[in-house]
Amino acid sequence: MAVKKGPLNCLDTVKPVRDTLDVINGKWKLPIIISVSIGNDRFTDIQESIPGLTPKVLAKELKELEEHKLIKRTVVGDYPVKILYTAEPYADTLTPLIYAMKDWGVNHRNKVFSAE
Amino acid sequence: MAVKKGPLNCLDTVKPVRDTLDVINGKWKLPIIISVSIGNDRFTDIQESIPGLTPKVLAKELKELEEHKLIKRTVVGDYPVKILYTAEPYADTLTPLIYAMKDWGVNHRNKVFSAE
DNA sequence: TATAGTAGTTTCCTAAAGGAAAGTAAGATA
DNA sequence: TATCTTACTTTCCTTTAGGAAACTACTATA
Repeated sequence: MAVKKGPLNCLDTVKPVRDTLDVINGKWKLPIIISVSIGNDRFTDIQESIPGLTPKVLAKELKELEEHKLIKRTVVGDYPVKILYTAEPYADTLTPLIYAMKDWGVNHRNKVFSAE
Repeated sequence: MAVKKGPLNCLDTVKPVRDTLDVINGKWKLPIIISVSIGNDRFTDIQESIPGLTPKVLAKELKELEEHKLIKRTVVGDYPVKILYTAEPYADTLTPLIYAMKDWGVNHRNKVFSAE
């Protein structure tokens, strides 16, 4: 008789990948982390370093990145106050991921370009 | 006089990362690639291997992954026909990315868990 | 004949993401 | 005094993602 075979189990990989996606989802979080990590610490500089990023979206994303302990918001000085955004050490753990994404993107663009 | 400093340039990294995100965006694409790569080649098996994945979403994502040359859809046999989904060799280039995501997710879960 | 499996499609709906534009409150600068 | 800069917020709107449920057409099996 035919044996009903269940699907192969891939949850060992799928679950942690989904945990990661829950943190860095969307178009903007990784670009913002990259920009801040490279040294852009002012709201306006971060915004201007990433084409298409609007202040509304940036403010929302920065709040979420703060909650995940990836970015730190610091108020500096008295009058005038400065707001500085800096990358937490924990954000450095994303470096291998960011480079894997960068490398794949570079390769993919070459592939698509040469295919035309 | 005060010199207006422009933001530091991070486009060399941000642009390719965004190219990558355009291909593997959303909750489901990487999980589907993982499931197919591991050997789940039937529609129903892929669906059942990923909790929460509905047939409508799976059908749509598979079409997009086909367009990006990551997954191949093959019709096998005459009557009854079988539909097989397999990973293209190009999907293997995502392996470093998938492992970077898996590793980060495992570590993140440990961090969150131990922090409670 | 009835039920189950395969590979989806269709409809309806909600929530979240994202974008455009303008506004705001503070101090700084000309 | 008027304009500029900074760091946002607010409103309005559209698009996309995603989920629930039912349905379809075909074959297989009990």
